[in-house]
Amino acid sequence: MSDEFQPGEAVALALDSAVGAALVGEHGQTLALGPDRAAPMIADLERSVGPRWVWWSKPTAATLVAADIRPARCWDLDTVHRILAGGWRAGPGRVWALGSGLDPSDLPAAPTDDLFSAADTADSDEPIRSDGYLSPMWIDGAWRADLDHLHRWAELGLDAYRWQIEALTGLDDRPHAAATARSESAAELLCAELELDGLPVDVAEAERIIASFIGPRPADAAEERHRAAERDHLVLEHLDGASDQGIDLRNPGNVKSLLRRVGIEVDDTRAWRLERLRGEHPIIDALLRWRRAERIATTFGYRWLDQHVGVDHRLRGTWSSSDGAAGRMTATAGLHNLPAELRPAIVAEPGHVFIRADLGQIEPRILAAVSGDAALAAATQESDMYATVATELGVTRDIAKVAVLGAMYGQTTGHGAAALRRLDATYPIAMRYLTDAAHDAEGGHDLRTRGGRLVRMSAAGDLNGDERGARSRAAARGRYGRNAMVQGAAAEFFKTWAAVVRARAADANIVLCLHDELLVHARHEIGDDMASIVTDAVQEAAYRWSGSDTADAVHFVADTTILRRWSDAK
DNA sequence: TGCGGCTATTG
DNA sequence: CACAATAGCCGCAG
Repeated sequence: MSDEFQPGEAVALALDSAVGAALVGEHGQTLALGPDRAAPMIADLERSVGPRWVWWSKPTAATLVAADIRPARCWDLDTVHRILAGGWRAGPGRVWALGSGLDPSDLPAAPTDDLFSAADTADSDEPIRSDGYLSPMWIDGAWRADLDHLHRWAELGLDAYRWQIEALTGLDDRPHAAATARSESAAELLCAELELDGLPVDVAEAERIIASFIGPRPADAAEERHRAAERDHLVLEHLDGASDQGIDLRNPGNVKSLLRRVGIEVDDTRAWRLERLRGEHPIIDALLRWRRAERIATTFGYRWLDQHVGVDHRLRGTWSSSDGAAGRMTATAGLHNLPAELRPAIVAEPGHVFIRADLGQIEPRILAAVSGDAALAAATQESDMYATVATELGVTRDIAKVAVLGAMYGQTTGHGAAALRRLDATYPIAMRYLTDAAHDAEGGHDLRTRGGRLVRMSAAGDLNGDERGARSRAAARGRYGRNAMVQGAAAEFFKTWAAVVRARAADANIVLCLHDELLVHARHEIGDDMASIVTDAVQEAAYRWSGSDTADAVHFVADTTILRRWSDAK
């Protein structure tokens, strides 16, 4: 056996900035490093060996990234656990329980601060309890007591890694599950980088935009309230008399009665409904304008700017690589729902450009791939596959698009319903794939995406508490499950793409991931090269995500542009 | 204080 | 206005 780490081998890593680092290779090689030597040695190993670093969760990745180490390959146990077990909950205790075949609902409770728990300290050096669960004290932080504990923690991580590999390769009909685990781990590492790097913001421009909605920055809370009252008045002045006292525009019930006073009756006061009533009374227009200003004031105003944009003019939020139903990336701080009006404030730094690229019609292309429908796959060969589908169905492009989207969302009414029957006849395999998923989900059966992520239906039924009755809840589960198979696989494709871009575009940084869109920040001189890399990465992602057979049959496209300002996109 | 309802924004 | 998400404010229950 060699006394060196081997290229590409799994090396479990436990890190603590005060204690140091412990490394355990899958062939038995170990290394213990004090706090001063840890970062340089890890950086050196990354260069000379390039292992697949195995760690428990994102904080370890974040520690490396903060030390300016950005590994090429990793394995994030929490992230892989979420693929295997579904949902969002993870952590060493659950990772370990799953690997040991223990019931996660009997997970031992986290240690409390009460005095009586001190009795447990007797066996604090033993990470595995007699019942097989991981010790809560270890999970809570005993693992970072010293280098010996760190070493043990890394060993346990390596055990968990082996169990996860075994579990992934044992999944029936999911040959890409291990590849999914690697790209999803890379995405989690990317999340740590996104959190550190942030998104470049032109703060002066952002303040100009905000001011255009709600005026200049108020000096104090009193002025802020005064400004809000002034905005309220612009709506309330449309009412006759002085009886506008006590009307709260933020209260939908009050808004309804306000509208009733001018002779307008509505079930709810959503903007799209009021939009059609603009001509009825000038107060509608005033109210809709008030809503936009209120939105900026409360969610995307000066407070948002101060809270989430650093002194270095970077917008930062918390990133998750697989939150929610089917494993899409999520972000806080408005990074995923920034209003279009604020996008002119997202500007590359001096001497830099953005490479902005989005995957075209990703979900129907994904449907063609995961279902194996040859007719739908043929349509993906065109850059605008909806046009091809429209020709096949004998309908307009708009109707074809609505029908395909409706099929993936589970729509049963409206204009898409008629075209849906033609979809069934033309793309029976794809449609059957969707109805099978919907049927399984309605019955409360768990699903697994193409890449192997478990979509739990047992837990999902309770999410839709607003829908009354068992039948509508089952139907909601069906729509949820049907869509999760497509949206989830699309998320896996996107993260594979992002991971390839991250690996190939070493001199640039991904600064935003937006479901089907990437924003890369690069020095101006290398913009063209990076744009080529981003575009070419789509084809590499297709092969990595699906294997050569599917990648040859289904075509994926990206629209890539170089720009200085996000809003310069077409 | 926590939670569901309503509303807004985005893909 | 179907699928997904974050986030604010309001009313209401505890």
